[in-house]
Amino acid sequence: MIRPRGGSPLKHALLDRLMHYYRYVQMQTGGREDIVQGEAPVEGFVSSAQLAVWTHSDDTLVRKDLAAIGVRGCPRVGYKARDILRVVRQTLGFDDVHRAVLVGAGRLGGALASYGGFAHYGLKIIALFDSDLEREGDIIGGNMVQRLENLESVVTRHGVRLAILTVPAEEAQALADRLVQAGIVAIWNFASTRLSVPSHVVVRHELIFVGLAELAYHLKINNTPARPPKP
Amino acid sequence: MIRPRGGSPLKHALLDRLMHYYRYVQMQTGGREDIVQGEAPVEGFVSSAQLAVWTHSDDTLVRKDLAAIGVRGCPRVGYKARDILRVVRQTLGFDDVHRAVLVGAGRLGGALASYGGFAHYGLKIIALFDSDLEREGDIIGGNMVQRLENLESVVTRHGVRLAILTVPAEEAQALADRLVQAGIVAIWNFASTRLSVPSHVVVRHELIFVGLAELAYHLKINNTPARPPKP
DNA sequence: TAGATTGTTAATCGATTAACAATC
DNA sequence: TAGATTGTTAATCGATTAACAATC
Repeated sequence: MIRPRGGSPLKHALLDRLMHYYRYVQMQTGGREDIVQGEAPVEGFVSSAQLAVWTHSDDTLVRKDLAAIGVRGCPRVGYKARDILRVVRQTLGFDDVHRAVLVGAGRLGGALASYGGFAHYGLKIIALFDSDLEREGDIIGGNMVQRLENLESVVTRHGVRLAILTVPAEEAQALADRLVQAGIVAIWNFASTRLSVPSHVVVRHELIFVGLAELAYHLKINNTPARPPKP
Repeated sequence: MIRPRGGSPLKHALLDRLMHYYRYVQMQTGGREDIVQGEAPVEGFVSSAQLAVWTHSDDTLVRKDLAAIGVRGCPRVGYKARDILRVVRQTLGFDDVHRAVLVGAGRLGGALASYGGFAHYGLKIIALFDSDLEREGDIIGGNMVQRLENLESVVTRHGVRLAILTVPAEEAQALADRLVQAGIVAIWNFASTRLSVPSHVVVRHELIFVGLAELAYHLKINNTPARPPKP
């Protein structure tokens, strides 16, 4: 796990829930997904009960979570929407700028590279790489695809700490090794294979097939006719 | 939750772990990601300890999980690789064919539509839809993009039960409603918004930002110089 | 004040882990 | 047999929920 530094690090599940609270408050306050921080004045209050309904959990848990990151509510009215947004952003580091390199500018990589919504969360992709020289020079989301040779020099020169890995599974480990060697400490891994990395590096593995497993299982156990029995 | 039918349904976390066991055994037995079921003869054994190391969990948990889905091991040697693959496939329904429609043939939708690996898990995308008439007629992964008008007729005519939703957040709910109305009972939702659906419909929500939150948090609490302190 | 909500401590529940017997 | 592993019951741990006091 992540080494503590003045209090144990927040758990995965809690980070998940914080993200859901954040999204809900954002929506409630009329915030677009692409809202710029501090642009629209956010007023109003949100109660733990509302957040609990949204996240399909319990209001006590919501209050515990918010207390854990230091959001103070007001008895009788709830939590100030603006407070939730501010403290979650601060806790999760969305106000910092996280420069990232993206390796593997295929379809998925291209989709991520051209997605504008990440800026709101502090993610800024500054360079794209691909082993396919055919793609060299393509411009996606404002960045030009570079050849893999440049990987190390770009990472070290810009002090990049985060990498997005969208390459085929069999290339992933070798590229992860190169990235770590160059100074990367966080990898967002979309390749369907686990990576082994030194302990100071964190890998977030987006294993898309897991979602598929869940849906396939549901379809299997509910293998009923498409239309519900009762008219 | 999902309604039970002869024994309670398997939990989300268990399904996740099963998927990881499956992937590990697949790799160990030299299986490519695109291996066709039954093509390569799968021999050899895998122990619960190996699977525990791979999944960063406990060997007792692995044995419990495998017992839960009915895989029997052999004392002294472990579990037959072929058994694990077979039973997981059967449990998760990978051997059934799940026909799906994909709504939203943008970059992400296109990436999913053209990804060949899903066939191994029983997923077969049979139609693509997009509101943008510019995309009508484009061929992605062997399917032609159709206009949204056709959505209901395709779903009902082919008895499709699974839909992949890769549209902007603000369009997602309206499309989910149409899909459910047409007979869809499982939705793989890549839009960054929760969907409200009747209880007989299951939604798997791929909230990509959650992964980002975790990485951003890690970068924040480990805001140290890129190179480790000790040489 | 009365009422609605937060904040916090105690109880419960379930998942994980430990211990050890069973098996080949 | 001895040894390595599975299988299963009991213990532990942590997360969730319940209860209720505190607050405005």
